Amino acid sequence: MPELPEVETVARGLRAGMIGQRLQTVELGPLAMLRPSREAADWTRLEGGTVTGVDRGGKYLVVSVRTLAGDWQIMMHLGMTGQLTLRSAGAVRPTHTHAVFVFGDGRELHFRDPRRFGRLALAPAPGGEQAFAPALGVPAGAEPLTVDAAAFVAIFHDRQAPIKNALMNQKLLRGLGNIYADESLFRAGIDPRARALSAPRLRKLRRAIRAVLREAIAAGGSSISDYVASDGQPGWFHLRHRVYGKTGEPCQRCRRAIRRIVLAGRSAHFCPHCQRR
DNA sequence: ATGCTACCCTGGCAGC
DNA sequence: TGCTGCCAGGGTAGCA
Repeated sequence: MPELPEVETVARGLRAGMIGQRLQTVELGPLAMLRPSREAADWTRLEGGTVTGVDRGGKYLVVSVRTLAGDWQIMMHLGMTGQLTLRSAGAVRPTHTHAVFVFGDGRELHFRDPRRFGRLALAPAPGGEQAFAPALGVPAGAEPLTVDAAAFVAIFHDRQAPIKNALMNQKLLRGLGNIYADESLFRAGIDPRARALSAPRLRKLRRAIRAVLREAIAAGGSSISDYVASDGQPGWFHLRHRVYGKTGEPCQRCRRAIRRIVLAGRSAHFCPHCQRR
């Protein structure tokens, strides 16, 4: 499922192929998950515009488009099963393709999402220091790869919720989902149910998160269900998972069985021996 | 303010 | 072989 490393991989792939391209037509299927609604936003005003940027904020992908009438941002969220792929002109459109953006050179950006948990949103680009259109609700949480240690500790040290719940709260930190929260907590030796962590443990957790995310980006992400990069290729970081999806298997560090519990309505995988409250 | 649960949705799989 | 029912979970609405 797409979390920060997967969205970053997609953004890097699209950046090379899309920046400078002229956006010729926008084709939206009947089930495109649009925000604002189809009636409220006019997507045709993007036609004729030029792609000026492809960026990532948390789990959102942000495509900037410059038109004669102004600057716009398309916010794309892949939900659980979303795919954004760059195809050649007239390529087959597989089932669950909800939107196609056709470029001047004939290539097409396909948005496919079988489970329809994803979102496509359109808003005027904000000016000044605001990076992403605030109206579309990219959560204001810190970016895990750039937040400094003091800020990270300040965000989490007074939290009473279990640390894993807090890590996945996009208003606090944006980009971590179930996989990378579990993997980071394992590497930091912290039980997902731990609360009110000390500053030293939080600093260790921040380092673990950075290491896990960097390795995952280098691996092109984790392909658990439907995830593929913009060229259609899967990532391989799932081969490096140490706890996620490993229920009952021996811990790589102590050989005791990995446990699965439910936290925040999600599976949490951890080693009860290596990870402490 | 904070945290919990239910819901959305489909494909894959176990079990009969 | 084919059917049924369950499970996965990101984000959010609604509730305590």
